[in-house]
Amino acid sequence: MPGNKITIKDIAQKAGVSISTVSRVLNDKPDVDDQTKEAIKKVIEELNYQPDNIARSMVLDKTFSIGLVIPNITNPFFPEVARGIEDAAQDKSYSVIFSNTDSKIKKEKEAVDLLLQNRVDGLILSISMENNDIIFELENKDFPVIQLDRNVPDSIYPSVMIDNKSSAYKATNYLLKKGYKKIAHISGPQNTFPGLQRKIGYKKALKENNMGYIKVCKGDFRKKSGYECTEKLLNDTKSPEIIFAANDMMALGAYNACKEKGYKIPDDIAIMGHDNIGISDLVEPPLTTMDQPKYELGTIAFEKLLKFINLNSKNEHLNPEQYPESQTLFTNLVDRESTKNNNLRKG
Amino acid sequence: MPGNKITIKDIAQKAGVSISTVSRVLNDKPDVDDQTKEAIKKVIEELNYQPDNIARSMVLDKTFSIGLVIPNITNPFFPEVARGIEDAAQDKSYSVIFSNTDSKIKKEKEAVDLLLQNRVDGLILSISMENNDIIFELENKDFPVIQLDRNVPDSIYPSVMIDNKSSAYKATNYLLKKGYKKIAHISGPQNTFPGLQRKIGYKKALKENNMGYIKVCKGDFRKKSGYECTEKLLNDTKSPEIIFAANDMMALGAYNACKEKGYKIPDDIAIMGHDNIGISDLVEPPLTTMDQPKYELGTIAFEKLLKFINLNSKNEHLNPEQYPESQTLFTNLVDRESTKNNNLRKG
DNA sequence: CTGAAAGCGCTAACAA
DNA sequence: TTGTTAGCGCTTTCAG
Repeated sequence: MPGNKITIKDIAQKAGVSISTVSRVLNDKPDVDDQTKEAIKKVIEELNYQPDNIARSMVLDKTFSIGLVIPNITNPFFPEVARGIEDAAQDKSYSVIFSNTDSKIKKEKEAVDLLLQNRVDGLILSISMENNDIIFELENKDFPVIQLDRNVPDSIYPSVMIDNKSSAYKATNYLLKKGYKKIAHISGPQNTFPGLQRKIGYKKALKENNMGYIKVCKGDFRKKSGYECTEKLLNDTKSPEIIFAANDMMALGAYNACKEKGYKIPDDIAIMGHDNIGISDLVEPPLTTMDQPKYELGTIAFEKLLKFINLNSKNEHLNPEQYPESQTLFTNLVDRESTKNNNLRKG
Repeated sequence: MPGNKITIKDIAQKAGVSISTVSRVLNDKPDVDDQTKEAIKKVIEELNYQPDNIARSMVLDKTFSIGLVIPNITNPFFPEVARGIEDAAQDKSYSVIFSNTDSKIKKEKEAVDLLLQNRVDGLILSISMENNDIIFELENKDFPVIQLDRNVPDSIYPSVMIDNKSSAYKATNYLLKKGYKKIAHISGPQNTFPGLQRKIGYKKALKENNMGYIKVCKGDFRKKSGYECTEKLLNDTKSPEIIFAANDMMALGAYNACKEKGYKIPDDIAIMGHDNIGISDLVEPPLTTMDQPKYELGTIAFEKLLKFINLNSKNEHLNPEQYPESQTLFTNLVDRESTKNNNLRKG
């Protein structure tokens, strides 16, 4: 394999022109004679020449690649987002380099550093709230960044996410309207934006309705924590009628706990989740949840990043006001069996 | 942001040495005076210098990145594989660029071309069996490739996958031992390696046991096809006692069909899947399936690719015998509720 | 309309 | 132990 790479030089030679002329036709520049253009194109075909993006990047100072930094592609929320990003990127001939960080600050830093060394044109970041350093360093350079799903407080970078607070607020209100009075919440980790905001939305709805019963168990977005919280909640003297989990994975953990303890869902205890991951309509009973537009989150994030990138190359110094705007998407309630409370209606 | 990039030149200047000396300390080369080395390191720190991998790639003819081409990251099988790959890659400071193809030949070609133009050091490919062109072109160049999960017939590239045939064979035998006599199969698409092989394994087991009942419905690995096949199978005059689906998604489609028709699983009809995707123990009843070591598939694929890459840079011409060896991983039966046939035991 | 040449940031001979 | 220099493959002035 080594040594047999076909370069612009080879094709220039074979076509009997200079490399600059070849470069011109490669980049569809004007001012090339039709005859020579055709001849060159033919040689390109014949030799099956593929331009070298690394060399182009070198001179253009642009790699046509972006970095995607997420906690864990194995978390069912992210594949759909990633697919949205990659589809949008592919459409513009952009490459996406992805890395998993498990929300560990150290890994986040390393991932971003490596991406930067690889000179990605921009970054889509879903990192912990504590990780200010990274963000602020990037901001100093006006480096194109879009925050996804989560965001770092005080960062001026645009973010693309759902309105977590109002989503949880909507969810809680819906449960209230259904007649539930004792609604407990299994929260997400409080150092993540969605975890924090959803809890706030939950509380807001209860307070506005003057509900006395407010109970939060701290989870971490993983199934196990949903399981454990549910065990606690069920053992409590004042156990809830329904558990609203901050995400579907924890709701499924709750399912397991209920099954083990012999509680029937939704008759003995109802459950609601958040995110509408693929599994949620496959479990028994199907889970009521708030649907997040995951794929769109991804495509929109990429489009904004691209705008940012192009903007960036034109100007010397950027004003945060010139950054693309943040965008908030809305969630939709997906009403399924897990909150069908027959008892309440009867009672 | 433009123009403020710190280069090796800047740090050479500030340290009062030549760029080659800086390069030496950057790459941990010997023969640098300890004093100057320290001084240079200090400047590197101060200026927060990050080496430019694009420039390095240019001269080293190595990008320290690989390409991952898969059908769809949204298919629950792939995130775990991808995570395995990325973890292994991260460990060696390699970047992974991924792209989705939906198993479309055109997209597969485009993805590989783009990756090649980006000069990835190697490729992990999960593409359709029909796509010979790509593979053979790559083979001509001895370009490092590992085939994952699927493979292209006649390709000499190493593959990392499970033994699909024997896995389906084991599964079917297990059902036979349980006392099931009428076992139907919902197959995967027959132009994919796993789809084809699993069907063969299923048939082999039945034939070896002289079973008269052999029934295959063609699916495409997606939930909907599992649903449709199940509808057909249940309506059949000779309906099966159990349906063995070639993957879990189709098995879940079968669940839906059964529920709609009022068939109880496993009492009225039993169901078995393949892959053990995350959902499979969350559905009701939990699904009996063959567990694939997805994460390991990923890590092993990367390790083999890395070996290939390093091998490749040393030799001029490679012999296929020098390629890393293919590896077959084994699946494990995960026995859950969906195949608990009480009727058979009683009868 | 076309070619020559500089240069992107870095590494690796080769000299000193 | 260190510096000078060529060159990786390409784009882009600047001349012709």
